[in-house]
Amino acid sequence: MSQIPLARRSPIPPENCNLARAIELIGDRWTMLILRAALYGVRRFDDFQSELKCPRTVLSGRLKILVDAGLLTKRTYKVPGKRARPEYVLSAMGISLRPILIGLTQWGDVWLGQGEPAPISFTKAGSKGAIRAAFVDADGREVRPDQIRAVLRG
Amino acid sequence: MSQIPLARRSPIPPENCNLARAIELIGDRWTMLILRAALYGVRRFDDFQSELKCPRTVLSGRLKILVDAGLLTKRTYKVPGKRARPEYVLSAMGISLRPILIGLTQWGDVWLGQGEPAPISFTKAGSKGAIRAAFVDADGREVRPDQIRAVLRG
DNA sequence: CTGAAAGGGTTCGCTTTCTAAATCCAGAGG
DNA sequence: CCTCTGGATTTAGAAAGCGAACCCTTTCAG
Repeated sequence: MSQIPLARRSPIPPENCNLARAIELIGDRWTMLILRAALYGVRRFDDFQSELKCPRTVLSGRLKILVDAGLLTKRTYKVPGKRARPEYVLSAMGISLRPILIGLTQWGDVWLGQGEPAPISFTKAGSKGAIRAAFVDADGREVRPDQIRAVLRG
Repeated sequence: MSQIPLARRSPIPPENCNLARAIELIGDRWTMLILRAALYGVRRFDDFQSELKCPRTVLSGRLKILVDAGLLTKRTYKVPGKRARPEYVLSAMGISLRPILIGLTQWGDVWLGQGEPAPISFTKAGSKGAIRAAFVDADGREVRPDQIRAVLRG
């Protein structure tokens, strides 16, 4: 359980850090719950609302932020015989968050699962064994956590 | 860019979902920024405060939550000639979030980097090429995002 | 031709949380 | 005993969250 060495400050000032920027953008309870639902296929305002049980004001505000940031695309759908309505679908930018949220799911399974088996697991298409979040080198081979080194630019 | 099929609700009710639980716990701007700093080695109250520039009330509240949840361990350190003081170090539970935050860093590098090269990158100890967050099967071989399948229990 | 329904919001007050600044507190050094 | 320092709590005003009610448009039912 290698310990992280003491530092008085982070090596990158937060205002210049892409992790900090990502946190400013999506590091919010409702925003993350919206993305969770969206990755499960939810697209419509009322579906988000009944899934999240959040105030409609908050929902419409967060959807606007996510559309402006490019994570969601607002487009129109039409069920025949019904009027056209907007729906919010994940863009490539949004979909690329999927591995992170799956990783967080598995972290939750381990630490917050209250002893129960995970209600959802992930496999490779066509095979059976579970997959997990990890690091790989350029050749797609796993790198163990203790072998990871951070390199600052410059 | 395979699209996620439409769903009216998520397959797992949020109150029973470990991802939703993880989001409730750490899905908060300041909480995530604290974890970011902690993963860079910050441990002390005033260091967190000058790193984050957040109100001290918020900081002490969030630290309490993280200690209670088991992500941080509060212990005492003592510099000779100074009085003993508490420091907040990551537990195994906290350290195991590292792959997720590194993954989020790399997501931010791609989508929020404003065209500049990433200020921090990650390599395997002893080699040069960059590593990246990904999924692997039981044998440590990479599984591409489009090959990931979710399996519900029961 | 009305009337109601459904989806997607906005408006309105109230409560909670955030924030900044000031204050407190304990122990070490002078 | 006085001050300094790190780790907080208190306080009061600003911002955000919240639930309920309302609005708007189209479509279907009578």
